[in-house]
Amino acid sequence: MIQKPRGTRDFLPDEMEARRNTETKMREAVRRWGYREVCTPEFEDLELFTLRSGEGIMQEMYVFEDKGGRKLALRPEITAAVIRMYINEAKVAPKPLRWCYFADCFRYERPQKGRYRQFWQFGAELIGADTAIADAEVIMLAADALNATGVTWDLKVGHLAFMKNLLKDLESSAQRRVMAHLDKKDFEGLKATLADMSKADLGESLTALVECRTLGEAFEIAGMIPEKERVEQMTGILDASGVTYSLNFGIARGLDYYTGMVFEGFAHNLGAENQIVGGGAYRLAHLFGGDDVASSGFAIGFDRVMVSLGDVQPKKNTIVGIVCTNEGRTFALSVARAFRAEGIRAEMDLMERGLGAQMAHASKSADFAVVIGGREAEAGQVTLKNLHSGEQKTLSPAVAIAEVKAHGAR
RNA sequence: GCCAGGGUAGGGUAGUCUGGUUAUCCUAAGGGGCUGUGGAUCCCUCGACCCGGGUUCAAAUCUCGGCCCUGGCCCCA
Repeated sequence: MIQKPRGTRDFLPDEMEARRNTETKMREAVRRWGYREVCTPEFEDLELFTLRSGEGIMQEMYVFEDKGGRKLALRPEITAAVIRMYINEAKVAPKPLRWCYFADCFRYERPQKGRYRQFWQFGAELIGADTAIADAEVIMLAADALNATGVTWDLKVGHLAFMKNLLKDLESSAQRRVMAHLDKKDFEGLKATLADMSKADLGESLTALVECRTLGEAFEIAGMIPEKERVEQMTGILDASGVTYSLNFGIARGLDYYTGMVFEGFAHNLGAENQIVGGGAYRLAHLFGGDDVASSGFAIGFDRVMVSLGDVQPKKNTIVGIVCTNEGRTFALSVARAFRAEGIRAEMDLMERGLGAQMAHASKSADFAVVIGGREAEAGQVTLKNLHSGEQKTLSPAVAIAEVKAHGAR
């Protein structure tokens, strides 16, 4: 027996319904903010991803060569591709651009709870706006999209300017090492690294910055920063908009391309892999040969949202089982068409079963049975049976459709 | 890449320590009987010991390797 590849999943109809349901909620949330969907290729030039994230990530990518000898990779994320597309196709479009996407990505990693080798990201990118309100919009948008799904989570918002100010005398490679420690809250390692650099005095203020939870404290620790006003404006907008968040200046998210605002979200009921969203303001376009446009965005780990939501029964549409005898079949086919034309799921027997067996089958899956035998066919009527209550009455097809419609989704 | 626990009909289980025809209630599926009104009942069928090597007269069981699953570490663009 052929098994599916490691880290991939099959989705049966019930699960797909639940996934589409959640997906639709997120789509609808961002649509209301004016974000429109884009789509990029499933695979890209390998360089697109190594330019952004370094050669090291090749270990965790699906890399292959096509028949023309091109080095390609299955996309491990979407942001780089969206920015590439912006440079290729939409550089002169009026700013700002509000784009969203829902797409599968691939990473060659050890599967765990909420981590798969093929996984789906729902995200948005805001291109060409470099203001406090733009920063705030991306955060509020992410919060809206996640809250729409019903998942419970915590939002942590930070800004890189504070940490960068403390580290401004360090080489960029040294900065990166320090940031990595802070991102992990690895204060022991931080101490050692700083000692190596003979910058031990930084340890205390860095630790205090990571631990502090108010803007005032952060300014005190990090000193005056040029972005002060922008950060204050952004948090002001968030506060006025009723977004629930906590400040956290230890969020690093890779110093290379994130430039200012950064944020992360964590689901309440997941295991080790509980981050369900990450985002921030970044500059990437210049890496791919474009202008140095300011962008911001986020990506939601869709599969983790689904794990966090657990087994929720998707709303089912009313199903009608058409039950007929041989004499009634021709009329039954036209009645089935009429139900479908009105948007109602109608299923007919395909197994050449007898009336009782058809009933038995319908009662397992459907809400109503529409019985059509010789008598009904002759009279141009149907017998509508409510399979939940057991009531049945003989009606014209149009009235039967109206009754089923009135019943609504269960 | 590392650690722990797992893998037995479509789903759920017992059996593994102590090798000896595997099995089960439930459930699902297919067929039949019956049938102008349903989840019933009766009968039948289908269906698995993750894969491969080793030990053995004999392996679901012991042993080695692999694959996969679950969780954790690492990583997380």
